[in-house]
Amino acid sequence: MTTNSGQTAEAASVARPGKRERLVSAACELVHHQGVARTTLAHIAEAADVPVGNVYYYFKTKEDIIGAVVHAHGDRLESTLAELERRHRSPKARLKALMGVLAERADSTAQYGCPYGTLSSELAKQADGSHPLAAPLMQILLDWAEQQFRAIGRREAHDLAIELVSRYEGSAVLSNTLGQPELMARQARRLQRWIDALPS
Amino acid sequence: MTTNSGQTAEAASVARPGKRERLVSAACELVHHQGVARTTLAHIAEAADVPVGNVYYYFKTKEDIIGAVVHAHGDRLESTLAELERRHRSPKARLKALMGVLAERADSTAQYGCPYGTLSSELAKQADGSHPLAAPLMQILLDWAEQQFRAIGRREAHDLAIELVSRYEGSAVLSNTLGQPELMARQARRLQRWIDALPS
DNA sequence: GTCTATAAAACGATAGAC
DNA sequence: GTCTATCGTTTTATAGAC
Repeated sequence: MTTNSGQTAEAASVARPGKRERLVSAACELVHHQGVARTTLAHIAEAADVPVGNVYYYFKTKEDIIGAVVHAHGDRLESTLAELERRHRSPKARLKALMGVLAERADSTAQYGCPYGTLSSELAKQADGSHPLAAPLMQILLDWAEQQFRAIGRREAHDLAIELVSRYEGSAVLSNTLGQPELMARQARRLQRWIDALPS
Repeated sequence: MTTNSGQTAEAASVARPGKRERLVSAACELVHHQGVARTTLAHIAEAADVPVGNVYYYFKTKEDIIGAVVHAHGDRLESTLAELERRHRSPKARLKALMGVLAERADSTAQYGCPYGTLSSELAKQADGSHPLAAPLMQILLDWAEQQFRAIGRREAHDLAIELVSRYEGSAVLSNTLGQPELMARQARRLQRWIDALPS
């Protein structure tokens, strides 16, 4: 959004995404797999097939790229949640479907952790005074869950949303630490039963 | 344990802990606050009041110091759990007391995250093929909780232990990400009520 | 707009005097 | 055992040619 050429009409011969998009996409994956600290600009540039020095034409600093990564995650998460709303009418079905989506990523989560959680945790340790750059990411998930619980008719929708997201994030930490994908999948199923058993 | 002089009889004038202990202690705090990647050997040495180059007399590599940090956390956690067992007879009281201990650290957790969880998450991203160096740390907590749930007479003690630790770790991630100590404290109280309500 | 070459700083680790 | 000085590498970032 800050600096980009006219990407409206595809100019290149191959229909490959623009360099900026390729950089952000590569950064998303590398940051998820290696963490922010271990991901160098050289890695990102190589993965995106862009010359190293050229990265600074699109992003002024490494922090800017990480910001773009957070933003991209936010967009993807919002579109995922929007699709869940289209696909399922009842709030319970939507929440259970969300658990299903997260369970599908059990293998990736066991290997690299939750993309939002690990990113948030790492960014929270950066430059003490800094703002929690990744907080909005977690807030999207919390707000959506709270909205569903409220639609069920629960007064403590806020607490329930925190409990749901907590249990998911905690399962991701454990699953990742112990290297056990089944742990995440199993907890997701327990959460689905928990949602089912909620008095509506 | 690897390399140390005769620390049995205090030789120094002031009764200050040995250099190795000071280094590990400083590393524990700095790693918790800044993460492994951002904590440099220079930081650790300065905080421990030990000359930079001298660190390598006590630890062959930075990875070795992190290993010592994990080990120190493990020792401290085990002694905390042992004290909980001495102080409380019933398993439910022990589990609730553990939640109390964790709730007391809400401020620190909101600022820096759970010491075990954030360390585990960061180490899980290091050198893909490497073993989960911090897994034993989480396992200590899981095993102890499972033991308590089994003493209550619950068959699904394993699942309950995972749920308990998951909810704690998840609350820590959220509390840290959003910068809200009350979130952690509130979830700890919810967990205490959950333990109370368990059929025994 | 795109890319190469390189500056500048930070960090882990070592050599060797005391 | 203790400490200083420093090497070699990595990494962010910039200058400037095309």
